[in-house]
Amino acid sequence: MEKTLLKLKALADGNRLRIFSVLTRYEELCACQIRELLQVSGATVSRHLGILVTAGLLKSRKESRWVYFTLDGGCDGVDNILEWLLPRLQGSDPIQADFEALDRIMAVSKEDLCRQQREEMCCPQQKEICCPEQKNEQT
Amino acid sequence: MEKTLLKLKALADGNRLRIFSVLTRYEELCACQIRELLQVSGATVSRHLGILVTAGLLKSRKESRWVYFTLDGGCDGVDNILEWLLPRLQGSDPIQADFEALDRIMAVSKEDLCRQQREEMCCPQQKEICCPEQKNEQT
DNA sequence: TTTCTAATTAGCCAAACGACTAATTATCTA
DNA sequence: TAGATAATTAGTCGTTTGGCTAATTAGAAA
Repeated sequence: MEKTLLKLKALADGNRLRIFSVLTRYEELCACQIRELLQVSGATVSRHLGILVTAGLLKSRKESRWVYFTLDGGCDGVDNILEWLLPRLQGSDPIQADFEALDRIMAVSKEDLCRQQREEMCCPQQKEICCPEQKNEQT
Repeated sequence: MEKTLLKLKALADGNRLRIFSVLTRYEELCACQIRELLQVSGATVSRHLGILVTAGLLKSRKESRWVYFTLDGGCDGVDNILEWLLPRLQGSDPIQADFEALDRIMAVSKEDLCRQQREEMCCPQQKEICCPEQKNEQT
């Protein structure tokens, strides 16, 4: 029961359910890509991913400076709950929007994505002052 | 997604998962019986049951002074998630203990059960002072 | 009608949760 | 080796959650 409860708690949060659901479509995503989708701080996305990994729902793989996450399809993994979740999530508007947003994110290289995230972080409230040249770059 | 999230949040609590799980075995239980199982106040059990009903996981039926709860097996109900949950819960020790405890609870009439709960409430810390005659009745 | 009672709602409090920034760790590269 | 960088951990803060008691509601029975 404790393990089951851990999985349910892990999925009982909007952001984590979004992470879980996009991973049914993209198979493997980098922390910085998920961060971009959720529009939260790096620390926040890291904690959410940690909770999903601890619950046994995701696996992570480190490659150079990046960490990649996939669904954990092991015997105690996600296969069966997916049968319940997938039909409910696929038709949902916010999830569809996530899929489309992720298509755009995946079209950008991780290097560019992370550079952009760094620049956004440097002075969130006054981008026009400290980084005037990037001001209108986000199409 | 919102409805799915509501169901996940409803099940992501130990006491509510216990309620859900015993209802796979007993089909229909009264609020006071569930209260006895969880050993919480009436207000607490009522709120947990309300959350499960709001999420669409349980249905309730009022009969005279008692309210009975069952799993909501409707088309948007619990059928599919049960396939995921049941095998995980059935083998679990605390759930087995709940089944046995509930056997004992069901052996008592609701009238006796509720009277006992009322008496326990009257002076939780000092039963031997205010209700000496019930002191050793709990076998 | 009045009284009793099972359940719910209101209001309160401590603990848990989710977000952030700052500091740290691990890894690449100049 | 020193500097840069993606991710994680530590620490803080406001919100939510889960428990309680007290008050209220709905239904039975005297």
